[in-house]
Amino acid sequence: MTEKDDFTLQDFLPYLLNRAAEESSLEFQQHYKNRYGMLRNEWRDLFHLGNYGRMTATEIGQRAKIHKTKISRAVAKLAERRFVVRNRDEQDRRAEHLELTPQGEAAYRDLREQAAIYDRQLASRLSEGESEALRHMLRKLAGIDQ
Amino acid sequence: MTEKDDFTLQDFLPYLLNRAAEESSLEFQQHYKNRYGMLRNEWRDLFHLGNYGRMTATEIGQRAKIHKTKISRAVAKLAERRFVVRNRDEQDRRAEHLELTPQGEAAYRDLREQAAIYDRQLASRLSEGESEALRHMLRKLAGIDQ
DNA sequence: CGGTAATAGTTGATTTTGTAACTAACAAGG
DNA sequence: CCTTGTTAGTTACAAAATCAACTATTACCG
Repeated sequence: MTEKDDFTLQDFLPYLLNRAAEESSLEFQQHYKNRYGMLRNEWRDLFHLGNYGRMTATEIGQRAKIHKTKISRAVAKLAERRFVVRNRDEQDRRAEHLELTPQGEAAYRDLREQAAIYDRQLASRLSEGESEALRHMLRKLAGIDQ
Repeated sequence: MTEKDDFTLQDFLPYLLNRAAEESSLEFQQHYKNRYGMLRNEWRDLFHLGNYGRMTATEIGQRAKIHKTKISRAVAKLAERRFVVRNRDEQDRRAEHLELTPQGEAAYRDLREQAAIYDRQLASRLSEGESEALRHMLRKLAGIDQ
């Protein structure tokens, strides 16, 4: 039994991933929370709709790996606050196409700008070139095809 | 206004960090959940106590950046299941020193082994050398000094 | 000392999440 | 058609996170 006991908590990838994710989420949430009173799932849905355009709740769920109940509730909030409109599909009346209202678009553009700024700020903590490598690795770990 | 609008959701570091963190957490939780019926915060506290030895709830909170109410409840569970013993500090009777019982130690060693295995498995999705760079970057982003 | 502030940890109320069950609409095979 | 199965989305209930208030103890300072 070779002493391969040099494995420690501070090296554990899930731990480090969670710490980094939590840290950055908390820092960034002030933007959508303070400025628009949104919750994380609302912000995520908004960002997906702004990014990909008109899509259904199920499609958001698949792309973002968010559970459908979270999406259902987040979309309800977004619709209530007139950031999103819902349009029933006339071919398949179970499905609902979601898209941003002008107001939702405005919030999206604003928040995307904040996100870009915050992203640069985060990346600046890393050395040149590292951040692209990081994104690449995270996509692999998250199982994001692309 | 140069079209610097190539910033997209799939590039946003907090998003990628969260996706990767969530993915790995969910995969790993089966170990502490199935084998010991622990919750994430219990596993985290256990891992900290195993890793650093005797410490107080406040110290765990500072190191792990876990809120004290989460720790309080997690430690209560761990103590109840005899994974942890609590010892009041006689100098400062507010504080409580926590440490693993032999049973807690056993669980810790087992789970640490599983963690090491899972960590290698995760790292194997990355190319050689990448994983060390990743850990280094995550520590920087998480604000973990070391 | 005596009073006010600070700290360790717990508890309770509220919000959010997770899980399962549900409704409504469509699909496919007899 | 009509039964059975599947899919989109919602709702209900249980579990967990968050936030504030609380107890007990110690520290600070006039």
